[in-house]
Amino acid sequence: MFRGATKVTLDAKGRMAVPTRYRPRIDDLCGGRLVLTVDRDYCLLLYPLPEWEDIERKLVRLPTLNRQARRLQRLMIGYASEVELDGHGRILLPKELREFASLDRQAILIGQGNRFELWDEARWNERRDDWLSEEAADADGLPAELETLSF
Amino acid sequence: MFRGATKVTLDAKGRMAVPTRYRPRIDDLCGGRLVLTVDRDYCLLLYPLPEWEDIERKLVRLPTLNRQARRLQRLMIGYASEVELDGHGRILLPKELREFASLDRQAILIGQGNRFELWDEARWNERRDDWLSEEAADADGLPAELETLSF
DNA sequence: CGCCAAGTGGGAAAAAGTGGGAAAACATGG
DNA sequence: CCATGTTTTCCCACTTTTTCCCACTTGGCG
Repeated sequence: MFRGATKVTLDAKGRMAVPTRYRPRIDDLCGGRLVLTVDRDYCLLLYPLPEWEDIERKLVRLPTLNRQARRLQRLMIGYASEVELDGHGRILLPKELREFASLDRQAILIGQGNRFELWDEARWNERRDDWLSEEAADADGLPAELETLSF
Repeated sequence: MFRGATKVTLDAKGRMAVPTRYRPRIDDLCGGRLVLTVDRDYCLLLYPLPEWEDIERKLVRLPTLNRQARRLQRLMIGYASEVELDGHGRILLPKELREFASLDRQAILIGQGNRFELWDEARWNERRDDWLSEEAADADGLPAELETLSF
């Protein structure tokens, strides 16, 4: 399981150092081969290659005539790029994806189980605060699974 | 069961000494391996690793397309960091989490059964007083679970 | 009053992160 | 098809951060 938030900085060439604590796991899962694609919240998703391949298989099997399925395929497969760790554990983020997610210098890498999310730091902080206040507001319209959840 | 409130101070490197009375219990439960994450009230939650893993399992089973479930996953798993007691029974609080909870020096550690809460001391005092006055105000609009509760 | 345990601070070595230069690959235009 | 200019990739060197360990302070108790 990947978890935790780490601030990262992109250099002038658009490279990002993967935090060391994740590297052994990544090496293990995919030998440093990762796939980067877009998310509807204007962040990037980062998968170990085999994980991505599973998802891709699911995506291509979706009904071709369904508009939403088609949209999802276009975006996720269309933007998917394979990236590889360099000698210093960095990945090079393709310019198209950096632009999509408005990444320039300060970013934040969020572990999400089988994948990571990569956000522009300022955007992440805004969205996070939105979520926290919304959550407080509609706490009584919860689906059954959440209503009974206890931490 | 963890109980009680303890004032703690963070040093310049962001380390916090875990009060000694909790240490035997913590060693026992998780060999000093703890997980720290965020709460919607801008404080931090501290779990013994196995406790956290239970919660994480519940979280990942939530429906992926539900917006609130997604939010909860992003925040809780996204910020969850494993920390370990050092030779002096201290834990190092990741910078991202210290910033989230506005922790700099004076903090307060609250035992909450299977977990702890960690608050900036000033914020804790404010919120505590808020709760006390709110409680007085809406005492007659209680949900069923609280309506029948007897101390 | 002194001792012991817990808490706090900080220094130094090691590791990680960052920036940049040079070589190679690629693309462009003549 | 070759020459030139640009982008990409690889590698090296420097800087910052993290980690580990030691020493001092504080406070409680005999």
